[in-house]
Amino acid sequence: MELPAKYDPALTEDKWYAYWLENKFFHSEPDGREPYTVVIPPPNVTGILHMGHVLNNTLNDVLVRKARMDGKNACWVPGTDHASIATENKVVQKLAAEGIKKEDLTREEFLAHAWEWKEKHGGIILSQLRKLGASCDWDRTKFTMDPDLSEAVISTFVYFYNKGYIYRGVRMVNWDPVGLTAVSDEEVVHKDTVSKFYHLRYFISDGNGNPTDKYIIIATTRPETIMADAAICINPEDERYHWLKGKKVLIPLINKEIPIIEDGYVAMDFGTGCLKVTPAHDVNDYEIGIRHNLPVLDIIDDHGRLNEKAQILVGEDRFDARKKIVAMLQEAGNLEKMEDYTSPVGYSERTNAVIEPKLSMQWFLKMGDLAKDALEAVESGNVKLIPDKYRNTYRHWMENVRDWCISRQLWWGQRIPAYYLPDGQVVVAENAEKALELAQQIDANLTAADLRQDDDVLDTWFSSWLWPISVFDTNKAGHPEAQPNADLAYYYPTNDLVTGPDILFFWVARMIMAGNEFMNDVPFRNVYLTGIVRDKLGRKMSKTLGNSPDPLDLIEKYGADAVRLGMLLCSSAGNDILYDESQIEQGRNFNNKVWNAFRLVTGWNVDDAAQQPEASAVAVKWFDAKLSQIIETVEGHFSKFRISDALMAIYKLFWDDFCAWYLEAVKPAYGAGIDRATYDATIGFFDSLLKMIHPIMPFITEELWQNMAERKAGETIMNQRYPQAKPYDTDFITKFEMACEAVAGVRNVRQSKNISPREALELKVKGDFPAEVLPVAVKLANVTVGEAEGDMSTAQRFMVRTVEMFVPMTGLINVEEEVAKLEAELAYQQKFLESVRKKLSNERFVANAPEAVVAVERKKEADSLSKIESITASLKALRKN
RNA sequence: GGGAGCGUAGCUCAGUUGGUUCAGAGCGUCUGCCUUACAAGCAGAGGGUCGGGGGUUCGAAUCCCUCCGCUCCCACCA
Repeated sequence: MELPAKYDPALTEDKWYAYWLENKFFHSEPDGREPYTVVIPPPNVTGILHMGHVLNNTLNDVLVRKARMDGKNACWVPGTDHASIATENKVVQKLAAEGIKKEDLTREEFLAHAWEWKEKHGGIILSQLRKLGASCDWDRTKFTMDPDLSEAVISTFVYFYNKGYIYRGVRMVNWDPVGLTAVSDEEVVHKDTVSKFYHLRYFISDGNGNPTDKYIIIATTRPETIMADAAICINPEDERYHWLKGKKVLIPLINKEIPIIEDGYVAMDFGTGCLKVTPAHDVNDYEIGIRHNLPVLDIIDDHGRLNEKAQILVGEDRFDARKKIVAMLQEAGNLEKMEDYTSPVGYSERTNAVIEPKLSMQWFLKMGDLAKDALEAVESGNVKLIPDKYRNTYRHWMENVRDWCISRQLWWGQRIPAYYLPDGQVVVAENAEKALELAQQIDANLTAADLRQDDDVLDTWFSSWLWPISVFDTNKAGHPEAQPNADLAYYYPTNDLVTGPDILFFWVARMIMAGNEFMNDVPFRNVYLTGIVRDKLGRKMSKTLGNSPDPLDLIEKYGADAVRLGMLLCSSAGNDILYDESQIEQGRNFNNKVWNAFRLVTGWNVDDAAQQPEASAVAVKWFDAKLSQIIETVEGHFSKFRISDALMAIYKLFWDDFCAWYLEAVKPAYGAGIDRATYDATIGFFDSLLKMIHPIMPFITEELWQNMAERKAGETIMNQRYPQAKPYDTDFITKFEMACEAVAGVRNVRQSKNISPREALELKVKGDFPAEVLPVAVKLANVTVGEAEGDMSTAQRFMVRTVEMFVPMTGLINVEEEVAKLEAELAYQQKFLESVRKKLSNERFVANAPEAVVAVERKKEADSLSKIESITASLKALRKN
């Protein structure tokens, strides 16, 4: 078979992925083997593949494929997340484009549209993952709103409600005026935002609602909320304002009288020391309001517009109202001044709308006990975070966690199973029938028609926190007492979770909580936290910047293997990834290297009559040892999740050791056959190398492995055992390295003297050089080897460790140049010797340093002395000429 | 405001318990090569006061202090 000189991934990738699927190689069922389980961090069902997914899923796939080749029963469960807000937004937008308003639809009609959208456009990302080579068990694909997964969510709600952890109450929540829903604290992103600090005059009331000529100044960033002010607050210690005690002031424009109150919360050194208290529109103000029993006046509606309670500017958007009221205040003489001011403002993670603190009735889950156990799981090491610097962050969060607002004012999601009786009492049950039973215990006359189910749905994370349980067993979540089914018993806990640190709290911590609660065990042993993929300037990838390449374009251009390798090259755990296309080129180049090595090896003709050359025998012995050494290294890296280090070790083993040294050493002369022993050894090595590379580059390795020998139907590299290290001879590896250094020395001589590699040279050795590896040097350096005798002063000299080597020159050498070179070397050695001796003559060093360290210094001294001796001798000889 | 982390070659990063000739790797750069697997390649070379300063130690990239620069997380001073 004639192979092209360049590897074309387009010809192989789809073919082998289809083959893997046909043979169900990714599918896992419980059996007697040790399981290796991973659940995918479910991407949004609306999502499309971006570079972050590529990084994440490549890492995941490497771990899964490696485990599978280690003989474990690997199971990687894929799926998607229903992503309430994101999906509902998408559907609302799509309907709007068709002229349909959500308000005009019933809940059922809207959900029908949403499901239709999901079936048609959802889950694209899963097919994209196949292009990447992800070895997910697609038969197990799950969706967080699959009916049975939804049931698990509902059971979980009922469970926690009955346990007393879930409560309903009016609280100040983060309101998203675009998404029209409350969001949790974690879904609010604080960004420094430039705004104005407005200094407003509030005139003192004469007691009858009329202004006096005295006024105070308050500073605010939100003048549009003054109509909702309930008081002005000063610090009781603040002597500047003692005269205000007991007085009342008038809200500008509407002349409403409000009291002066005192509270230690107010900072005397910030702003003017006077704080306007607006309980409905600020969390702190709300709390002050509770302490002082202030009325709550909510003047902003769900869309962020002023409502009729504001009296003025009714119907205006809050930001428009701000501009207008400032003009009105100025007109009225209430604006003292305004200045630029930068302060953190909360934005909705999903819609980027400025969050409005808003009082509303919501459902909450108490986090106290759950968080305590989840913290313990990480502190005790039951769950390991990689890198472990995240433990601090995790601890801080768990120790300061607030109750989780789990209700969302949306339709797309699991509807809260709370049912209201006509009198306002509430019952919670898995379904309407059970709810009715409960309701009838309160009032036997009630019928189904009397119950009204809560309109809200649950936070999406309230379903994804069950993911490692519910993908296997939908009955166990919400039922800690239930027996796990066979799948859950076998696969849980999962082994590793690969995800981003941005969802450490959203998701990881909460999965640990759910695991503790329902399984009495953690959901995973290791959490590998990837960095964020940035462009090479360190900027986050974003649509607006246009710096985010489409992974599918890259796969088409370079192949999935190249993309995978390119991503892994720069991905040390926990660090951000600075992505650059050149890394993917490097991946492609490596593909090509592997491809061409394969072309070389499989192009050889075996000559059974041929004897194995000495050089080949040496190379085989060496590479056999080297292979084991690197396998050991790679296993070490894998055990510490140092994937990019493992990759680099394999990369260098293949490129430098196998191609540059081994293959060159065993390569038969042009046209000649290769002996059987060397050929078989080489094929064996190649086989091992392909297996080592396979988790990283699955496609090309399958292609080559399949072509390397006759394979039976249903055979695949992905189910072969990963190579195992055997005991190996490190001394021999060192000896071979010396041969390589000798070759490099000769090549240097050729380069500096402009001598063609074809021209044979002599190599004279003076000193103790391991003779057994010399055949390799002879072949690769194209030299004949002999002992150095007599005057070597006209030869080119170099050293391999402490062995002197000479390449005699036919022409005269430049004596001055050689002398200068030697003198420089001598000077370096002398300086080095001096420093070593200084160390050795230091009694405290000899007394305190470990024996081994001192021995090394003595060896250095001896080596250095021997080098100085030979340099001096060479110099002497040279100078005679 | 609180917390965490980072700063090592032109770039991206390793460097474990302070101790092998420890100052490294990959990429890039430079030089020479179309050598019959591969120019997406081969052979070779150069390149860093380990952010600055101070300290501990026989010994510091590594530990401590301090200064400078950067990043991230958390946070209710309007």
